[in-house]
Amino acid sequence: MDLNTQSSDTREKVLDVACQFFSEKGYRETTIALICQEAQANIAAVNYHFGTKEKLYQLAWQHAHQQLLARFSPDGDVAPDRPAAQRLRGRIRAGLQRAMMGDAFEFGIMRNEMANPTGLLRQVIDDTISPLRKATQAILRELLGPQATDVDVELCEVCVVAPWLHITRHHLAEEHEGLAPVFREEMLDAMVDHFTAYALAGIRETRRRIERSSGKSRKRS
Amino acid sequence: MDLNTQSSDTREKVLDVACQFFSEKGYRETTIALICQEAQANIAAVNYHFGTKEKLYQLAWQHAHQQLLARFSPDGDVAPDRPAAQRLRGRIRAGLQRAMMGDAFEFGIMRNEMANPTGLLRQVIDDTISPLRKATQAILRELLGPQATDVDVELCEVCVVAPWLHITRHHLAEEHEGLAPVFREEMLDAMVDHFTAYALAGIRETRRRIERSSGKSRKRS
Amino acid sequence: MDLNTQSSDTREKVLDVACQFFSEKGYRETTIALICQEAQANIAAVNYHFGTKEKLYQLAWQHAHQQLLARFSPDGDVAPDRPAAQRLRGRIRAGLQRAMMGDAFEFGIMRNEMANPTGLLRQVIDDTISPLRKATQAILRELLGPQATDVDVELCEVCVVAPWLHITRHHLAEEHEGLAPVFREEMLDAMVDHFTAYALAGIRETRRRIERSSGKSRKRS
Amino acid sequence: MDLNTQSSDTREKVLDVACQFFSEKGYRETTIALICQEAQANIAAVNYHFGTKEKLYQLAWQHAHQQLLARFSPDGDVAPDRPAAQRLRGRIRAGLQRAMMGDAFEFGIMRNEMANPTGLLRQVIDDTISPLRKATQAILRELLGPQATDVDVELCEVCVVAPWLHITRHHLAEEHEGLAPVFREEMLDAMVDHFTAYALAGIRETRRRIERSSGKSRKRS
DNA sequence: AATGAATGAGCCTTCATTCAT
DNA sequence: GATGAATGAAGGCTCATTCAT
Repeated sequence: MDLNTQSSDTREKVLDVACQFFSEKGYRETTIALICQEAQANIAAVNYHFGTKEKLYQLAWQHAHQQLLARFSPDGDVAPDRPAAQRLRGRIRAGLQRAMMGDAFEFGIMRNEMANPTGLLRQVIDDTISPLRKATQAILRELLGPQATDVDVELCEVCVVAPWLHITRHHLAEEHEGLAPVFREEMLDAMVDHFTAYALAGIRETRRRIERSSGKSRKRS
Repeated sequence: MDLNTQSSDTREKVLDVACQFFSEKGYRETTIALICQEAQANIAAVNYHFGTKEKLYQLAWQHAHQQLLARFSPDGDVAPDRPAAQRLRGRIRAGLQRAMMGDAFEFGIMRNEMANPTGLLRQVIDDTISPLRKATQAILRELLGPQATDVDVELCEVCVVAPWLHITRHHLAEEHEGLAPVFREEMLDAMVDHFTAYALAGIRETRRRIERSSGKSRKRS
Repeated sequence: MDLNTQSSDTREKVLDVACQFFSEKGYRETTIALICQEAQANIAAVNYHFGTKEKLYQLAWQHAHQQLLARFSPDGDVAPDRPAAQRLRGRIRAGLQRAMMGDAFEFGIMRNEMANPTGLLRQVIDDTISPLRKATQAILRELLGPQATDVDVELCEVCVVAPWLHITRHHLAEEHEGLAPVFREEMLDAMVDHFTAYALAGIRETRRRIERSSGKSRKRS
Repeated sequence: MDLNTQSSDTREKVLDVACQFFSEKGYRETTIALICQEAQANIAAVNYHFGTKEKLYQLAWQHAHQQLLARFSPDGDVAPDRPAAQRLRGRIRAGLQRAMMGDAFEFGIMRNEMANPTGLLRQVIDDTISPLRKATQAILRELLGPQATDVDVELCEVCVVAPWLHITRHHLAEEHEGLAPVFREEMLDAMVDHFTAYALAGIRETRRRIERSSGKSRKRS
C-alpha cells in the first residue's frame, strides 16, 4: 500500500514540480530536465507518464486550476439565493484570492493565454474558464437589468475581471524582483470592499445610461 | 552615403521585423533566423548590428513603444487645463486605442512583463511606463480628493488600466484563433463612453467611501 | 493448464504481431511498444517471453518461414519422379506464390538479408533457405547436362530465382503506395507459364553454349 | 579560390561519407554523429548544409546514383542505332557492372526501395529509375514484336533486371560476411554472355508463345 | 507467470553565437 | 560594413531493457 502510493507519487511529484516551474518560468523556459531534477525523477519519466512536454503542460495547468478552485470556491462562499450584489462581492473576493494567493495558477493561465496563444492551452482554458465567466455574466446581467445587451454585459465583465489579472501580474513581478508587495494579503477585505463598491457604482451608472439611452430611443421612435 | 543609407535600411528593416515577431510570438519563440529571413538580412547581421538577441529585443521594444506613443498621444489629445474628468476620458481613450490598434506594442509589453519577468525589459519598461502611470495617478488623485491615500489611488488605477490589458489580450487571442473580434474599432467611442462613465462612477463612490470612513474616524477620535 | 494456455496464447499473439510488423516495417522501424500494443500484451512480456528483441526477431522469422512453407509446398506439389522441366515449373509456381501471397515472410527475409546484413538472421536463413536452393540447383543441373559447372548452375539459378524477389518487392511497394498491383493473383497461372517457358528456353540455350564451347575446347585440345 | 573550394569541401565530404554509410548500414543504422565524426565535420553542419537527416539521405542517394551512372553508361556504350539484341546486351553489361562494382549505390537503392518503402526515396527513385526502365522496355518491345502487351514486356523486364539486384544482394552479403565473392569482376564478360544469351532465348521463346497464342485466338474468332 | 513503473543511453534537431573573409 | 560557414550547447523525445511485485 505504501509502495503503491509511492510509485504513484513519482507522477504526482513531477506534476507538482512541473506546475510550479511552468508558472514561474513559462513553458519554453522550463526544461524537462529541470523538472525531473527537482522532482528526483528520471528524465524519461515525463515521457512515460505524460507522453509529451506539451501534455504535461496541459495537465499541470488543469491540476493547478483544480487545486486553486478547490481552495477558493469561485462563488466566494456566497449562496446562490443571496442578492446579486452580494454574489458579485463573493466572485470578486474569490477572484482576488486567486490572484493574490495562487502562486501557481492564475499565473500560468495569464502567461499562456497571452504569451503563448499558439493555443496549447486554448481548449483546456476554455473548458475551465468558461463556466466561471458564464456565472459572472449572469450576475452582471441581473444587475444591469433586462435592457442590457451582450456587449454591455461583456464591457462590465471586463471591468470586474481585469483587475484580478492585473494584480496577478503585479504579484509576479514583485516576487521576481524581490520587491515588497503593494497589495498584501491583509488588505484583502479592504480590497474586496473597494472593488465591490467601485464595481457596483460603475454597474449602476451603466444601467442608468442604458435605460436612459433606450428611453430616448423610445421617445424618438 | 548610399551605402550608409542602405546599410541603415537593413538595420531598420531588421528592427521592424523583430519588433513584429517579438510581439506576436514572444522572445523565446522568435528566432534570429526567422527575423533575418523575413527581413532578407544575413543571419549574422543581427549580431553585427545589435550584438545579441537580448539587445535587439530591448531596442525593438523601445522602437515599438515610441511608435505607438507617437500614434496615440497618451493624454488622448485632451489639454492639461481641462477638468480632470475629461482628462481621464482622454487617457482612457488613448489606452483603449493602444489596446485595440497597437499590433506590435502593448502586446509585447504584456507578454514580456509577465511572461518573461527575468527582467530583460524591466528597466526599459520602467523608464517608459512610469511617466504614463504618474500622469494617470495624478488625475485620479485629483478626482479622489485630498483624503485619498496612495493605496486608494492605486486601487482605482488598477480598475482604470486593467481593462486595457485585458482587451489587448482579447485581441491577441482573437487574432490567433481567427475569431471575429468582440470589441471592434468602430465601437471605440461607445467603449470610451462606457469605461469613462463606469470609472467616474466608481471613483465618485470610492471618494464617498473614503470621506465617510474618514469622517467616522474623525468622530471616533 | 488454463493459465498455461492463456499465457501461451499471449506468446503466440505477440509472435504473430511481431512477425507482421517486422515484415512490414523492418527490424529497426518496429518497436517493442508497437508490437505489444497491437498484441494487447504488456511491454515487458516480450522480454519475459523472448529475452530480447533480437531473439524475438529470429523466432518471428522462423515462424513466418514455416507458415509459408506449409502453405505453399516448395516443390509446387510436383512429385520428385516427374521430369525435371515439370519439377522446375513446380518450383517456379511455389516461388511466385510465396512472392505474391506471402504477406509476412519472403518479405522479411528480403529486407533482412539485405537491409540488415549485420547477420542477425544469417544463420537462421542459411538453415532454412539452403535446402530450397539445393533442390532448385539439382533440377537445374539435370537440365543443364553433365558438362555444366557450379557457376553455370548458379547463373541459371539467379535467373530463375531473382524474379521472385523482384516481384515481392513490387508487391511491397504497391501495397505501401496504395497502387493497384501490376501482377495480380489471377495472373498466377499465366505468369508461371511465362517464367517457366522463359527459363526453359534460357536453360536450353545455356546448355547448348556450354556444350558447344566444351566441344570447341575438345577440338582445340 | 582554394579557400572557396575548401569551404565547399565540408559539404562534399559529408555527402560522400553519408553516401557510404547509408549504403553500408542503411538509414536508421547510420547516425549523423557517425557521419560527422568520419567527415571531421561538426554535428550541426549536417543540419546547416542539408537541413535534415532525411534530406541528406535523399541527396546522398542522388549523388551516388549520378556518380554510378557516370561511371557506367546505362546503355553499356552501345550506340542506339545498333540492333536491339546488341543494345540489350549493352544494358545487361551496364546493369551487371552497377551491381558488381557499385559499392555505394545500387546497394542503397535496394535497401531503400525495399527495406524502407516509407517512401523517403520514392520520388527520387522514380525520377532516376524510370528513364532506365523505359529504355530497357523499349528494347524488349522491339524484340518481342508488335503483338506483345505491356504485361508481356514487363514480365520479360523482370527476368532481365531482377538478376542485377540479386547479384547486388549477393555482393553485399559476401562483403559483410567476409566471404569470397562467387561472381567476381573477372567473370564479367562471361556473365554478360550468359545473361544475354539466356535472356535472348527466353525472349524469343516468349515471342513465339505470344504469336502462337494470338494465332490461335485469331483462328478461333 | 506476468506487469506497471522506471531508467539510461542515444538520436535528431534547434539556435545563438563566432570567425574568417 | 557585411556575410556564408561553422560550432557547441542544450533540448525533447524514443526505445530496449530492468526491477520490484
